[in-house]
Amino acid sequence: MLYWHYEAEKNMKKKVTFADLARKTGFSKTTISRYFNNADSLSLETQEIIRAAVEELGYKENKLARVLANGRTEIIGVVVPSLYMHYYAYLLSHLLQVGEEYGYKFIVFFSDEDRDTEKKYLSELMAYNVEGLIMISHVTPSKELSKLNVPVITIEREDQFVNSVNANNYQGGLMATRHLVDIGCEVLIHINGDLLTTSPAYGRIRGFREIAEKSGLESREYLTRLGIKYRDIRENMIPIFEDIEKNYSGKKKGIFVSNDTSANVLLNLILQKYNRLPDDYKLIGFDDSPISWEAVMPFSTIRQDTRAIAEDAMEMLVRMMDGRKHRIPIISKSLIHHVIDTELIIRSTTEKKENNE
Amino acid sequence: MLYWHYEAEKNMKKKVTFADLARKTGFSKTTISRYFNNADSLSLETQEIIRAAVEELGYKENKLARVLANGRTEIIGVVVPSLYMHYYAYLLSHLLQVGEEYGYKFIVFFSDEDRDTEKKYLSELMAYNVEGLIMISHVTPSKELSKLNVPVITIEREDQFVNSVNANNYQGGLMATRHLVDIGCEVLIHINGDLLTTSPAYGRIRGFREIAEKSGLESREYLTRLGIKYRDIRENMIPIFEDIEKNYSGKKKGIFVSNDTSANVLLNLILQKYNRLPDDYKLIGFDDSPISWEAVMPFSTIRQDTRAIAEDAMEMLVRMMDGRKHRIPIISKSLIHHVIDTELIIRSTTEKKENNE
DNA sequence: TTGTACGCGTTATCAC
DNA sequence: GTGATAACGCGTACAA
Repeated sequence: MLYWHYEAEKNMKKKVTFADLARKTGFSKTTISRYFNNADSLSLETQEIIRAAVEELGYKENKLARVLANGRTEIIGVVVPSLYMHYYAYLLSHLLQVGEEYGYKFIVFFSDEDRDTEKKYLSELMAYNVEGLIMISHVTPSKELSKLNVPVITIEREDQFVNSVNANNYQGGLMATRHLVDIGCEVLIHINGDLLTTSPAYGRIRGFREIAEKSGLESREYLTRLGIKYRDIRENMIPIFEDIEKNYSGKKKGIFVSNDTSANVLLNLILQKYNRLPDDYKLIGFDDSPISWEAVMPFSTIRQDTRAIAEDAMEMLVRMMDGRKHRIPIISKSLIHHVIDTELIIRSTTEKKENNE
Repeated sequence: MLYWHYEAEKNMKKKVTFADLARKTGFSKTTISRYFNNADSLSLETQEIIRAAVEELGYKENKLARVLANGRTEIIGVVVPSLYMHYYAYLLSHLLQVGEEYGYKFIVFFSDEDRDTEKKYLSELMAYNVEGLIMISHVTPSKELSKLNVPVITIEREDQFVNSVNANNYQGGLMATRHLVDIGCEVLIHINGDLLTTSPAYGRIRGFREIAEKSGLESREYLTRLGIKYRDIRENMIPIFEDIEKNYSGKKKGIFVSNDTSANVLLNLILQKYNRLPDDYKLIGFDDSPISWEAVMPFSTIRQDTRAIAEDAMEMLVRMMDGRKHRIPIISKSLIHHVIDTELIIRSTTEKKENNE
């Protein structure tokens, strides 16, 4: 019941510390510390002596001790809903990439779950003295996050009481819908979940609604929970598809679906029924997830620039964390909500064929 | 240039420590410590007094100080290649989930990169005194990992000198190929990267080869680097597809593709050319990635049980970490390589239509 | 059941 | 340039 193989048992010896280096070189621990934090303040000779000792003894830095002494963990906490939605996977991946460039490490939690579990995660993070927090999960209200006494940034979730970075969902909704109008659709249809108006993604609905009204065209919203798993989404999409088939047959339909995963489900239903995309179906998704271009028929979508979102979030968080280090923390009383532009990506599902400009 | 909003500035006061609790209650710091680690050793009365003080002062535990004193960080380091391949995203997600059940937290690094960068990540992790390491990234040779003086588990990568958990790739290769034989294919084709024989995934090639030889059927291997991005894979897949079209037209082809992302690319090429899957094309992928069932035509594949892999890896790692805590670390000199079964998933791309049993 | 004293490995402060 | 010493917050012998 004991399973640890490793190369050299002799490595098991205790770790080398500043004290060891001090003893070896004849300098004090203070000088050793300076060697690592402010080498220039030492004579070249001294530096060389210590360098040699570090190498010979095989010293490895101990961040924990440093943290206890100076308080800087260089750790950021992240709570993500899950990686089942590609969007989150990309976002996380970019966040870590950018964060590492700033020299931060990340303790990551996944939390699809209830508020209590997430609360536990949050206090764990606080116990490790994380310097900042990035919240993508949406189960904990921003009001509570704001009480956490640590810099917090949220991304694409309710953000009433905290700083945040979000995609310009409204703009995306406008662009998607306007595009459907532009290519000559006669009926505008929007499929989305039953979102709260405080959710940033609700902007997609507002955008759709605004253009739909302005256009004067017939329009329809299907706002009902679709789910996040393929099966569930399919289950819920079938009746919607049937309803569309029944009520809008013959008319040129422009359908804007809330996200690419769901858009792909609908596209599959259409293709499986007709074996091709009929001319009276125009489809656009949201996110620019891989599925939008990996499908047999790559479909139009609104691109979220996750890289830009990650960069913006990190930059903002770093400022907040830096501000905190001053003797008197610099604090902005006004909240900051950054909004990152989206982009219209036109693919084969919304190309106009028989229409002229 | 100062961006930190938070609810209550008064929270900014210094953190409550054991010393504060001791002062407040009149007990010693030791007693406070016992309250958290071994409450039963205190009188109920004492417990209650301390509990009240904890609540009143709003004490929050400080793991870092505890770690410095007792050495247990409860942190595991993970290095993942990227989240661009769904497989890794799922694996990571399961690892964190299982690890949290054991009470561990994870510092996560993504590393597509060179060995030097990864080396830096590894020493960062060591500097934080992580208790264990899970390596999924494959750029650092296992020989080096074994020298790290910390329990290490690798997953689906070269593992000559460390303990590991892998899917039964060989079994998967056998099953996929045998299935193609069973449904009456006349030519067996395998598409894969130019893998090293030390890579666990090479087992897929071995499995294919074995059945191909036994069957006596005509067979062909396309072993060349495909890439991990859709575009690249498509670029590389086109000539292969053309070659297959040219050389094996008219014959019933059973094609086993190394992973679902690539299989989907090939399926798209076929569907885009024929607008349906011709009867003489039988296709099977590997991994059971979402794309395998989210495609218009869900395709057959070999399922990797990432949940089981994650559980097994964590269980093994926990044992190694526990063994290490004994006064004399318990160490197994023999390496352990666990292998997790795979499963054949039959979908529409390998159904036999015109054949009888 | 409770307390004393020291250690964990580094940084900060002040002195020389 | 360099050093002594006191933190940092908690765990743990050992003692009472």
